[in-house]
Amino acid sequence: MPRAPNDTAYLAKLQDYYARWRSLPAYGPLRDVLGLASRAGVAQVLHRLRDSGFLERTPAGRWTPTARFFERPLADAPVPAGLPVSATDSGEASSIDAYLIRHPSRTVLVPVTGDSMLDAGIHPGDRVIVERDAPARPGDLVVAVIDGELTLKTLAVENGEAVLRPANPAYPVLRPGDRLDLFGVVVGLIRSYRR
Amino acid sequence: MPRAPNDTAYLAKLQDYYARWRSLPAYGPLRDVLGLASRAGVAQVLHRLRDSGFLERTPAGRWTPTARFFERPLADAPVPAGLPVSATDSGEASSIDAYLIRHPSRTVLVPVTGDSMLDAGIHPGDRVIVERDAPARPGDLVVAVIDGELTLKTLAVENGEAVLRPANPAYPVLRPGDRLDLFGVVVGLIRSYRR
DNA sequence: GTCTTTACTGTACAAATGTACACTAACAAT
DNA sequence: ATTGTTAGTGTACATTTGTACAGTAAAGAC
Repeated sequence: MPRAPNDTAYLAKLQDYYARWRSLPAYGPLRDVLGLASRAGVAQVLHRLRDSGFLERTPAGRWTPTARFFERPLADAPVPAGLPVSATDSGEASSIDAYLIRHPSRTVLVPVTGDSMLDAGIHPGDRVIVERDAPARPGDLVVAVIDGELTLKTLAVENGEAVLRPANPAYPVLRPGDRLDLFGVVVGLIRSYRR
Repeated sequence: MPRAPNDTAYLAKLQDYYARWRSLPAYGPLRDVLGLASRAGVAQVLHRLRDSGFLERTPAGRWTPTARFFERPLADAPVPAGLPVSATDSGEASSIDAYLIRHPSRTVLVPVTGDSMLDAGIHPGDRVIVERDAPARPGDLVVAVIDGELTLKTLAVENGEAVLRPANPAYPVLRPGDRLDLFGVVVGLIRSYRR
């Protein structure tokens, strides 16, 4: 029989299935997903992927992905003349959640509306990742509460007074004085180009 | 027996379990998780949660969360008085990875260098999420291989010929002719403001 | 009170599950 | 050629699974 320890391909199939269904099937259906002919073969694949750190068991005995399962490959940016070969995959990998979110319980996503931060590369429809109760320093992007609404601005200091500066010069600089109510500090941004 | 259709509490237990293990157990273990005494009771709870739109079945027959399963209650974060409810973002997916990445095995992160796409809100240091071997249509952001380097451009058609258009007008429009080598299509973008 | 409904229990059972074991084909090294 | 290793197959079996069905306790309606 074929001697191909192609666990990378098996892992890819599991990742795609899990991305679609947020769940891993039993050995029976998994046999078809992986393209094997026996459930015993499925068991061997799963045990190998556990030994590689991609899967683990729940206390209930079911297979479940580990953090490593969700890591995404990172392509090298400027690819040398060698070409698309090295462009495929490079060693580094990271999970987007782990990359952007440090304190999950204090972190929320806020949809962006309006174009006041367009010059800062923040578009309507983007979602900014906001860490609440984080210390804000001048120059930070912050979400402030102005008149009961969330507003995205850059925190700055003028004459010892905290002010909120929009990236779009068509909007005015806000000087809330000591009534500055910060919702949180922007630590990241995500954008989807689909649809 | 207690007449308490407290599916909210059951849902919370499932959410906690799933957040911890990224998987739902079988009826047997679920009996203990939900605090019930029979698997038949578990079945009734799950069917009710499916009718409410919180769960569904995989093609393999397993229970799995729906998008609604991951919605956050509005009172989740202590929001200052008078704040618009829409600020706290309901209906968010469990993870950013799940929100942005649909085909994990074909998806790669590419760091952005250079400022040719600055006017499209794509900064140096950002990372674009690229789906390889996806069909590209005019207007799509694409990563192309030009002279052995990855280049981020907008795909367009001029006189029936595919061209690559930078967002920054200081850069030229590329006309690779039929030697157009696409690395993939940009489906998302992430940016970290830390450090 | 007497119905009716509801949320669960307990039992039963065919079907599916996970795993152990022996077996086999393909490859590598000597 | 022989040997050893590897990645899978096929079979067998005890256990577990999901579900159907009858039964029961609690609450509301009348």
